[in-house]
Amino acid sequence: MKQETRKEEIINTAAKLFKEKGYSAVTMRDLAKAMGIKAASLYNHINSKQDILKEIIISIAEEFTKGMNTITKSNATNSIKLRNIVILHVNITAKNTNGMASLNNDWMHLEDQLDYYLKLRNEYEANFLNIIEQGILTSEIKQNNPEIILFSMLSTLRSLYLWIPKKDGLSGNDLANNLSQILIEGINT
Amino acid sequence: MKQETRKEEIINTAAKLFKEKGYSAVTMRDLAKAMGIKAASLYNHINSKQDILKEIIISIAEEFTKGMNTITKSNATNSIKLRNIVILHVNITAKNTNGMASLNNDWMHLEDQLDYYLKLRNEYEANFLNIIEQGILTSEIKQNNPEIILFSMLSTLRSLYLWIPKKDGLSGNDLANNLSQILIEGINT
DNA sequence: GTCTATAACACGATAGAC
DNA sequence: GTCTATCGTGTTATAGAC
Repeated sequence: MKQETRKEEIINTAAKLFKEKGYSAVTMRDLAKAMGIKAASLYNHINSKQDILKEIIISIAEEFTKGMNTITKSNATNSIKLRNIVILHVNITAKNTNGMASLNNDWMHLEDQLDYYLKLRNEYEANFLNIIEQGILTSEIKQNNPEIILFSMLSTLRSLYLWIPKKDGLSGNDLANNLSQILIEGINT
Repeated sequence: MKQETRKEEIINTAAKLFKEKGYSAVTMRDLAKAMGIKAASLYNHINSKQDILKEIIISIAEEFTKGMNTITKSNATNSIKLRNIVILHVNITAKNTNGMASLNNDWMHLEDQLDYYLKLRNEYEANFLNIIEQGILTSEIKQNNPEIILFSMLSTLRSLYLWIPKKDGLSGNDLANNLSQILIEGINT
């Protein structure tokens, strides 16, 4: 287990507070208090509040992009690709539920990195949609509006951060299996 | 068509801004600018920023409670009750997409009304879960973890506010039909 | 109903001592 | 690496003129 640096400690504490109240409502004094130090001391480890948000969101966004690229390039059927997307979301979210809250709810407060984030998100959604459309073409998936299927699946997967912490009795594997059944078998032919 | 009072105009403008940046990131000066007046003038129509949030969220929450009570009391099958819940969400969201953003994302910034809001939400979810559980008992719905089904459906329905404005080509009816198919026929036996 | 002016306080961030 | 002190600015909200 890698030793957590002070900077990482600050970022993880910030992510937890951002999840509870959102980026804008959390002050540097709140964050310092949660760390047991004074606000001024934070600036020995981070450059700005904005920098914390950037580190939380961009690292996760790039993780999703990397996972999606692996899935896209694979030779699996479209149904299995969709199942692998479910697993990707469950895994990343289970590893960092707090950070996922910022990614979902506070991305619009990114400054310098906003365009980059939006680019990654748009590409991700386009790849996701493409798999659904291909699945319909090959008759793996029921004839239905592919954008509504995408919307429905993404809504559920993006909300996982709210739900995984409440259900830690359920293993990641069980959750991925249950979700795949509900999200994918429902749309399969 | 009822004439919009100045107060309602402020609340609707605020809801639009809250959707874009969240309650905490929107200042009274932002709101005043969007209304074409000065911040101080707002206080002739509303008591506080907090009051605006309260009016946006509580009115919608009570609308959901009212709709759910009607569905719960009806003699419909559980499948039809679920379909009526989908329709309830589509209708309320289509009528007030901006307000739905505050309900979903800024409820934690409620002060005096926070407990009341949480009570309404918990009762709503309990009723929703009960219908799913009854549906499984009567074999209308596939044997599956009822809480995961609830989570998946609610995630999609709660995200509608993001999606309805982009798809105004689709009528409310078509959307409800498509969503019912994807959300319910997938879980039906 | 809107304005200007301002009170009272919170914010992010920096300087410099230890 | 943390502290105290503080700068400059932004925040909600009020007072009182028009």
